[in-house]
Amino acid sequence: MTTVLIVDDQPLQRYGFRMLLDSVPETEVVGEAAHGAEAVRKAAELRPDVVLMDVRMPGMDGIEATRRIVAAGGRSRVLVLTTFDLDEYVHAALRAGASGFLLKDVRPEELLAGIRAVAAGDAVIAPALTRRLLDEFTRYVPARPTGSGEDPRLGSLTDREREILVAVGKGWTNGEIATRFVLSESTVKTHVGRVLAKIGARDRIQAVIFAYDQGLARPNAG
Amino acid sequence: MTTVLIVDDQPLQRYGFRMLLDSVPETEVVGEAAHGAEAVRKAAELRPDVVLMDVRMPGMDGIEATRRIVAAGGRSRVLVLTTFDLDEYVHAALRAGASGFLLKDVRPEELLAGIRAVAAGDAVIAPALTRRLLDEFTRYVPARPTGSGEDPRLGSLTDREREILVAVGKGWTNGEIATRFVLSESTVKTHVGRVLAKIGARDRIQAVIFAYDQGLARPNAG
DNA sequence: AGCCGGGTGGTACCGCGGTACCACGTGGTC
DNA sequence: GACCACGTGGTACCGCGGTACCACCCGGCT
Repeated sequence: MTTVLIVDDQPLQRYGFRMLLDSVPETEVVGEAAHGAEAVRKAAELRPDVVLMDVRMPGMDGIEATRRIVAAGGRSRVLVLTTFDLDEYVHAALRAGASGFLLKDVRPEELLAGIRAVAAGDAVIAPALTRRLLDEFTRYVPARPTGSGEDPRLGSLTDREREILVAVGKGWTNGEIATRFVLSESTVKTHVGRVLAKIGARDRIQAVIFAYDQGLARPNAG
Repeated sequence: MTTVLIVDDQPLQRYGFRMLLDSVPETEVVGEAAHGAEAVRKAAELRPDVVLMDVRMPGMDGIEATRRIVAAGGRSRVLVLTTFDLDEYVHAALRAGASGFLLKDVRPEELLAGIRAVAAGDAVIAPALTRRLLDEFTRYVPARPTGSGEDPRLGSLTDREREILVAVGKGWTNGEIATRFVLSESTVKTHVGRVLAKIGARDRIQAVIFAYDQGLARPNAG
């Protein structure tokens, strides 16, 4: 049984979704919300498997609500729905941590399939959007270094050194790392020094770049 | 009516696909191929709307065949199918120009929906793969440069300061920037200092991170 | 002429970052 | 017991990075 929270500012739209989801045994609508703030509150309270999220809403929009629900760390997955297939919406939603993005003209069985996929931890994108997304993907994502997958230099790092590298990638100073990891600054320096030597970076700045290259650090995180 | 070319080295697999596609009125199987070379030849000859392409085949594999069919410039769309959801396959197929990537355990109606979408010029990705793809997407694709997406702090930078920020994002030292831009190191310091002040970064490391966030710097670029 | 933004350049100072080298404890492995 | 990898910690030194402050030139605007 998949529990669903419906978020949309239009009562009629919510009614439609509820009718559809109530018509099949596998989903159960556990709540509704009319705007972002209510969605965030109810998501925390009801802990639904899936949040069906509209983008355009008065007050806090669906993107921001998605961001907060995902940031809250629960296991709720957010499936964003919109009438308009604007690239900005798609990008923003995905960056906010949405597990899926569908257009409201989706056919009922496809919406149910989407909810099923999202509940299972997968992700869905409306076919009409996927094309543009893939174009950007092939344009920006570097070709997979065939075979190895990740830089061999990463493998030579110990667990601790890896943690240190991530911290360096966040832009933290040695002092900050020492404080957060409860270490002396000398120890941090020792670790950082070894990391630099192992990955062949001359200073922490190139270590930051290396961390981004390897996906250890990522934009808009931390 | 959507015309389809089935490509798979296993006759039984081709038979299964043909049965399914023949059972609905909207698709028509116009040909079959058992390996890559035959697929390329028949695609050119039959000009099908959609090519259903297996990845693993003796001789020329599905990826290379996809690349050639797409490169040939016809209007055929390639929908890649495989039993194994290896990231390498997905990347390679998408780079080769495939319009879709599905797993062979897909349900019949979803395969038909996929063929329909691909024939319409859209794209489809198996939900199980979409999650990983989106992770890479948000990691690598810079935030949408157009319009509201970009940080207002960027706008306050002069052209020269922007160049300097990009250089800092590459991990260059002040001395290196001075050399490459044919400036004195003092001047570089002045510029960097102003950049840091404007974007609110305490040191060049956070400037690097800012540059990555804004898409001014990119992994594996220059 | 006067003013101002942008680019260029200098001097001086200080602190963090990076390196070299060493030390100690612990938990495995031989 | 001996050895090693790993994590932790210290001292000492030096240079790059960042800041504060100032100076000059140029082009555009008033």
